[in-house]
Amino acid sequence: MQNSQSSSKRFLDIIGELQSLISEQKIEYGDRLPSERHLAEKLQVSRTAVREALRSMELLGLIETRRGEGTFLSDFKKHQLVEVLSTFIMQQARSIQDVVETRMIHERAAITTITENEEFRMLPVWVGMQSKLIDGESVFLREDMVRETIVATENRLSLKIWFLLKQYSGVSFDVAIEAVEEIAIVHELLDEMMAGNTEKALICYEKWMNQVEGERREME
Amino acid sequence: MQNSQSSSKRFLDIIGELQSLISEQKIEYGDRLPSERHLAEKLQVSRTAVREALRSMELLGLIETRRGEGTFLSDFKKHQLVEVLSTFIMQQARSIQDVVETRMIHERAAITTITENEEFRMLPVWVGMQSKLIDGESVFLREDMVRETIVATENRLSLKIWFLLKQYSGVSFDVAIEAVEEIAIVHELLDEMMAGNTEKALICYEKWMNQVEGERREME
DNA sequence: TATGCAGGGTGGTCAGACCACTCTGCTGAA
DNA sequence: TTCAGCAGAGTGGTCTGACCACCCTGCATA
Repeated sequence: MQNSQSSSKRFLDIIGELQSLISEQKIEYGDRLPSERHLAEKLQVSRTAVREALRSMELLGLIETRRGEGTFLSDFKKHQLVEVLSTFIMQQARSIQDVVETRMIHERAAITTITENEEFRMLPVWVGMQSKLIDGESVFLREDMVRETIVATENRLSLKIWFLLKQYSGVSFDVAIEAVEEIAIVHELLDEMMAGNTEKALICYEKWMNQVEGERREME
Repeated sequence: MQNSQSSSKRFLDIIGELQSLISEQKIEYGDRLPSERHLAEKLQVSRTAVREALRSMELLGLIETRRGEGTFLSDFKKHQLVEVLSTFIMQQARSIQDVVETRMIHERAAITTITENEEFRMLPVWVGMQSKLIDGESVFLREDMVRETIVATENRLSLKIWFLLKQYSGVSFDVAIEAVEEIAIVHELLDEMMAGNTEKALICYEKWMNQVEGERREME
């Protein structure tokens, strides 16, 4: 229990013990963990040390704490990891250009994935979007279009990253697709996607983004 | 300063304030942060609270602490994070799959960018890698190949994200390219890249990754 | 001049206290 | 009997002050 081997950090040990505890007692997502005081006693350390370990895990989104109630094992899907890291990464990102380019990497990848997979191509979403685009009744945002594309690929991590990049890229995505030309481009993009023409779909996408980018420059 | 708005967690606020401090005072990687006691006084919170925030950041590998010396801002290369998270993530097959797929998104994008841009294609790195590959004298790791590709695109953000994903994807990338078949594939990949054949280059890449993945499965 | 020691600063850990909050079960009034 | 309301126990959130182990530096001594 002592730090005989020096190097190992106490709070890391505690995290390890918590992991064992969780698997031993078969604690599942949503279940409650023993209270901080009980854990401290059980692991023979102070409550302070337990808390440091728990806070670390909380930052990662591995657990969730509710005052007055307790500590709960939470679903990994809600991990804050990506958010936290993004702040630091963004600080280092030289230019906004990198952010935009990286965002587009994820968008192109999503389009490609869908176009090259018949199951994804046949999803009813695409047709639904096209009619929404045309009828002009409901509002249809740019980011709706892109988001749905990434959602369809079922890659949650990519979606998460995209969402963050979107916020940093300074492009106005929460804008309705209204202009006739823009509707035409997006409509065609959907057509090509459903037809499975990866190259053409990507060309449409590029055309669309160029237009959006041009718009942004005018704003300045 | 009080938790007037309730919801926000104290230690998250502190992490935020630390981030501000770091950017304001232009603390760079390797530099020392103010001591825990000073931070506590500066932020008007207890040392306990500061420590909880610092331990969280340490788990993420954002900082490094050395007893008797201080706390240092570090590059996220050494994160215990990976081990901790992997234990939790690995149980969710979907998650690890997302990580791998997202990593490959960045890799494919880099290959495409280079192949489609003459300036990048003509870089001397590629030929240099090929000879390194053949002469067999110097060690040439898998991750060297991929990393150089992304480095060449000059997108630092993508590189940073890739770096993180690499470590979570559970693929052995720090392995030398030695097998005859593997050398052949990578060599061909470089050929196609330099020739500007995007499609063929991507096919080579896919072949390579399939092989690597197959290897990983055998290990289990 | 060179050695060695003491002191101050740092992170690491702990015990104990209080606060704010949630839940539960008991009590007393309708 | 029923139900509203309150008290208490349990939980996380925060703080204080203390001590330890360790590192560095500068001063005093050999």
